Amino acid sequence: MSAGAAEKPARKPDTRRVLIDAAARVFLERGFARATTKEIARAAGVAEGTIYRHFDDKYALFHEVFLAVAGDTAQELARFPERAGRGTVRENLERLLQLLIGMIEHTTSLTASIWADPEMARRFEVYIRERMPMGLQGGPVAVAAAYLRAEQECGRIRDDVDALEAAAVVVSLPFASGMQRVLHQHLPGPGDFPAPGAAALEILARGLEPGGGERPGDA
Amino acid sequence: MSAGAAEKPARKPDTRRVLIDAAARVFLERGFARATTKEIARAAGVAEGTIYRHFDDKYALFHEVFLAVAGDTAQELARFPERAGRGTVRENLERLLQLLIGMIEHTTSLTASIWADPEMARRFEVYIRERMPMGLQGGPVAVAAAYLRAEQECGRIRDDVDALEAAAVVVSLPFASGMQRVLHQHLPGPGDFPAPGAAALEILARGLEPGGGERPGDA
Amino acid sequence: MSAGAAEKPARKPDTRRVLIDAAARVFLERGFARATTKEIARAAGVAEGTIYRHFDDKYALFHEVFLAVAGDTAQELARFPERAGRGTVRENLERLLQLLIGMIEHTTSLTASIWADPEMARRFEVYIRERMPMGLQGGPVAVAAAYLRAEQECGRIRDDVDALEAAAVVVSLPFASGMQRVLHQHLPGPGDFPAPGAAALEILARGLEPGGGERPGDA
Amino acid sequence: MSAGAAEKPARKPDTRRVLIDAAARVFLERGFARATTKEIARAAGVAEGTIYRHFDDKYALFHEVFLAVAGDTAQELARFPERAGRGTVRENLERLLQLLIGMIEHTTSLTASIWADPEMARRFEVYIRERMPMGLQGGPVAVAAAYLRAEQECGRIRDDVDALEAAAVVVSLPFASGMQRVLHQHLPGPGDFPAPGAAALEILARGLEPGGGERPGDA
DNA sequence: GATGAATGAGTATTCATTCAT
DNA sequence: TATGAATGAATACTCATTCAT
Repeated sequence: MSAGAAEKPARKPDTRRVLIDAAARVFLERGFARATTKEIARAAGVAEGTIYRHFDDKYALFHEVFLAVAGDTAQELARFPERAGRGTVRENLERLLQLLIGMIEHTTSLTASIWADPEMARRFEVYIRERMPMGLQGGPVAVAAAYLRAEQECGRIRDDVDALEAAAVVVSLPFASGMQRVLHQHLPGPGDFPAPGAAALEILARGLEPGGGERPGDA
Repeated sequence: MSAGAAEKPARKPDTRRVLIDAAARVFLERGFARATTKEIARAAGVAEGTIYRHFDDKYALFHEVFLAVAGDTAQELARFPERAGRGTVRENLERLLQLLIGMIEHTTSLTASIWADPEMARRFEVYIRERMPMGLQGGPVAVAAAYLRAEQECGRIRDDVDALEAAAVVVSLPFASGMQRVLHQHLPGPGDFPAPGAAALEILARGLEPGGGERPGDA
Repeated sequence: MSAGAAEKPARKPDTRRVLIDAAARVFLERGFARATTKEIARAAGVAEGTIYRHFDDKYALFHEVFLAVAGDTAQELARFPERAGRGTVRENLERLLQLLIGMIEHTTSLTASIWADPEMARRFEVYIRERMPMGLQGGPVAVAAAYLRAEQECGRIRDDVDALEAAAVVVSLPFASGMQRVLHQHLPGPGDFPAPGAAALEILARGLEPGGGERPGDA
Repeated sequence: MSAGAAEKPARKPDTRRVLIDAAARVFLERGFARATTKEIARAAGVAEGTIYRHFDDKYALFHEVFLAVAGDTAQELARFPERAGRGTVRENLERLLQLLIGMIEHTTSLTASIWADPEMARRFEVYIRERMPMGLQGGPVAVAAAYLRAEQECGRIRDDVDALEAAAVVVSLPFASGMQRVLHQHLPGPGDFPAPGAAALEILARGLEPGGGERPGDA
């Protein structure tokens, strides 16, 4: 961030960062419960005890990993509502779907570890509330709802549907698809979700376009 | 020893069933990884060793719990495509959403344990492939796609969208919402999904209705 | 032993005998410590609980197996000293070696289980003392010593060596060889003992023959 | 930190060695199967988990105990063939018997645990093959055979007997006696072997001395 | 800061034995 | 006699965490 001080040009090992990266890899391929501190330490090339110089416990390490992984896409997502009124609605929806899929693909493996363990979930909730960027506190649905509301004000999508509920429809698609792509295929639950393509976009866009008040499907 | 049917209304304890029920509770509130055989045995009111008279190991017990929990709704879901052409499309979609939410609410806590642990996922995949009812092998998306294709043949929904992709849109909604409702709230990931209500249904139905070829959202 | 009573011509299943045979097989291939009552019951084709109708515990079953296995050769061995003065000494020694090897081959696997477990040894000692045929109480060495003493009185072997010690020399040979043949090869301990052949017999016979007082090996 | 050798006479605890010694004691008095890791840890004055910092598992610990116990005498035994031609044959044989008895007395309790358990035997075989000192690979019989062959070339023992077979005769004596002395007395099997004394040596030496071709025992 | 040996509570699983039927 | 479900103490091994160096 600052110029000068070129005496140690990116030289310190930055053990903390090394540990987070290593832990991210291990959590990814083993899951939180099966990831051992020994394996993480080995992956980071440090001694086991070193972990505890930088993090209070295994949970704290996990939280840092989560923030590191989710951080980048989260920033872009938080600014998404500013797009309302620019470009076409269809283009924006498409970009939103992409963005969400990206974020979900990165975090789902970690998130699953949280879901799978109520005890962990409790700790995580407390921890994250204080550190999650404000714009994302409501989660992707809130972000999407904010965008849709803004478009409703522009008159570019129907205003007779609840923006929050509509946002849920929009977000659920990449959410389901993203999870499926990351998580081990052929598992029960969602089944084989294709990534949202032209057809999905078409359905969403048609369903959200203004005008055409008659109820369909009542034939 | 004696003939007659209703003479033993006080059924034998059926330890196996007792164990499955107890395990379902424990897996639900602790997650697979944190659920101990000791706790499951205590919850079932049997000795720890008894578990192993009925199940090969903790994994096998989990699998049985999953089948028991998923079984009921799974049956109804498998028969869903028969509804095509009957009632209104909107009614059918509504019922489908309900059905999926119910199933997902029941199984998600268990499914999360699978997702969170690649090792577990591998075992589960093998195990389930042989015991999952055939009609559900492709998962809910396949079921929904079958239904939509049948409606396309009836001419009750547009036939210029891919049924599979459309099915993904339909299923992802209750999937995301159902997970959210079950999983510990305020967690990262989906954010606050409202359950699919009138607005969601409206969007889906409008997006799927036949006719109206012009592209929306390009204003 | 008695004639008549042909109504049930060897018909009762004789569960006890079946169990002993099955247990013999299992103890042989698993060793006492690793042999489970479940496996024995399965091998015998009976329920696990049935074992305890016939034997007090796993130890008692083992003891019965041992007696059943050792019984046959033991009888013949007990009568061996009667041979003194008949045939040639060399022939008798050869027969003795054969006899011992046979017995040892049958019992060594079982005996090893006793040796390996001091607790078991204690129980076994008590149990066996009361049921071992009297002629064998001193073990094979005593039997061999009795034979050699008798031959000394016949003047057919030197009488300036202690019969007991000489017996030890004679018995140790098939003992070592027999163990080796049965026990898993290439293990530490004895190394590869060839079965006692012509050369071994030659050494023993020469070493025991009367006359030739000069000390060898002092060259 | 500092130069000089004898500055730290108070050696570090050397947990590994402490564990091996403690385990040797426990294996000796309980046998491998009954020796628990808990008891070994208590005997060593360390926590149970510490065992696994030093050894892969209970088997590996056993192997190390075996090597530690067998190691010393094994070294001397491996060099024994060099004695050929020096001293008298009788003296050498006597020393060989002593050496073997010593080694066997030390290792037999452990060896019994191997014999008693085929599964254990398999593991041990693999493990030991890579770590047993080369000179002892063939076991004591091979060593003794090497010595006898060398003496045959010196003309100090008869060359019309097979050295390997003669070696088996020589080794079997201390083998049987050594086992007997260690193993719990009055057990079936060898019976009461006296330790090889003057008489045994006499028989062996006379049986091996050169010259005297007539067949004895044919009277 | 870094190390890595030591810790010890915790875990799934086994297995000889019992006992109601 | 036979059964086999139930038992529960026992076991080897794991792993997050601590702390002296």
